Amino acid sequence: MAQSDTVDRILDAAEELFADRGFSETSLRMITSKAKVNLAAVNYHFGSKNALIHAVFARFLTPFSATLENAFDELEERCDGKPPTLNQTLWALTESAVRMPQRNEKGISIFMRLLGLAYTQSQGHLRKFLEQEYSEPFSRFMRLLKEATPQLSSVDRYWRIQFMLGATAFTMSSSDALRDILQNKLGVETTVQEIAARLVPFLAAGMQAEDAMLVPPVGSKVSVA
Amino acid sequence: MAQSDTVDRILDAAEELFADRGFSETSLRMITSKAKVNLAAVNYHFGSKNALIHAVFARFLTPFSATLENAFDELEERCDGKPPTLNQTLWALTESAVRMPQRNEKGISIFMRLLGLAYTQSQGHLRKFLEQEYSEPFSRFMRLLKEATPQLSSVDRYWRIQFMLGATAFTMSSSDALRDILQNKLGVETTVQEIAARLVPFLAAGMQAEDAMLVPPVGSKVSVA
DNA sequence: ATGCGCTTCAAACGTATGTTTCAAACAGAC
DNA sequence: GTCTGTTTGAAACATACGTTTGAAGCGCAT
Repeated sequence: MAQSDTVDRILDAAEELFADRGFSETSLRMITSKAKVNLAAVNYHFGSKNALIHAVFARFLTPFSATLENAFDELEERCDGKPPTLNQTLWALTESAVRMPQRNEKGISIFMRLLGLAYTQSQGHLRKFLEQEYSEPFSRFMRLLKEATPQLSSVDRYWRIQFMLGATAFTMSSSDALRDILQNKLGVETTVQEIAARLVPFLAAGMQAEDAMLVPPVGSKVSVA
Repeated sequence: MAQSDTVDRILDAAEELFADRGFSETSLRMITSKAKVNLAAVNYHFGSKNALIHAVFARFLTPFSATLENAFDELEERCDGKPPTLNQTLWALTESAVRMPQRNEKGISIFMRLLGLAYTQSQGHLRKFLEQEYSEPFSRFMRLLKEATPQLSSVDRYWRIQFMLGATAFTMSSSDALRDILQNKLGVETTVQEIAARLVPFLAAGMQAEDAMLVPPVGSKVSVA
């Protein structure tokens, strides 16, 4: 090989192992042996394990955030001053993710799981890194959501965004196990695109739900609004 | 103290530390020093760190699953043959969780986070333990969900249950960071009951969403059904 | 061929972990 | 008081981790 591909091999192995097992549960020795490189290569090329984690995210997130910015630009231009609808905003995000050039067939689902882990595992450095590096597209998405759901109070919207994030990250993250169960029990093949096509209506409906109640009547029958 | 309370002190400390930092990131030395007991006490009383993790879950989950069974019994009896609605089923679950006797004021939220972590961190032994020990109330809940949403195809229902599970587990597992952000930015206190009261309508609406589309029209305006 | 960056390699370092050991302390029965 | 089974205590054990080291290997201009 003319140029050293050690860096990419490390990133590939780390991405997959992190997604499978989490960050703390993945050792540098696992990564380097899967990547078939020397143990010291990680510290040589990246400096530390934390820096490697950041690099794994940056490799996906930097081009993705550019793609997303373009999608938002295009969407807002097409809407011509009027705020985009909730569905339009969610689809812009979904399609940007799905249309990203992928390293392999599980690319996007692996990365969704990593994003979920980043939120879930309390790795302080990771959250700080993500917030600092990618705050712009994130807050733009938040602004679009706000304009698309003016009927919601700030608190309601805040929590429903968390619910959306959770449903998305969790579903995308439990890739293999879930898909295997579905395929075995119901005999259905499932792609990430199809999951997204089922997820977006779910999210949109939940986001626009009418508040049935804040304090539920205990022991009484509750019906949907 | 007449009787040794070492076991309970260990369980209390472990529960809190696990919820704060995750399982792998919490060492036995942290637990024993917080509990003010000797390091060897964990292995003496529980046998291993994994067994301690199981014990933390069992202490909450065993009474909870009994409570839940009662709630389902009562619900089905009240419905008198007709299947309970989706909202009724979700509320039965939520209220059983909220009404559990609590060791302290953060009891339920700590435990919700633990449940989220159990699903999120792929600790093989934990999932196996939970599935084996508490499969009955789980499958009963699944049956109720199925009867409450007869209009959904098996595949749709399957995925939407995953979405519900994800929104719930993720929200609950997100650390105090979320709640802190909310409190700082919006100046709102948040209890688990309030989160649940916001979550259930979201889930019910998403669960009963009409399928807008399976393959989204790329680049075209999409509106809610 | 020589010298110079850059990269790889095997080995070791220091630290932290879960677990084990075995003596000391303790409680209750006789 | 003495014995007995249980619990605690300080220390050590073996292992795994992230990181560092210094020599060896490599490509390439001179």
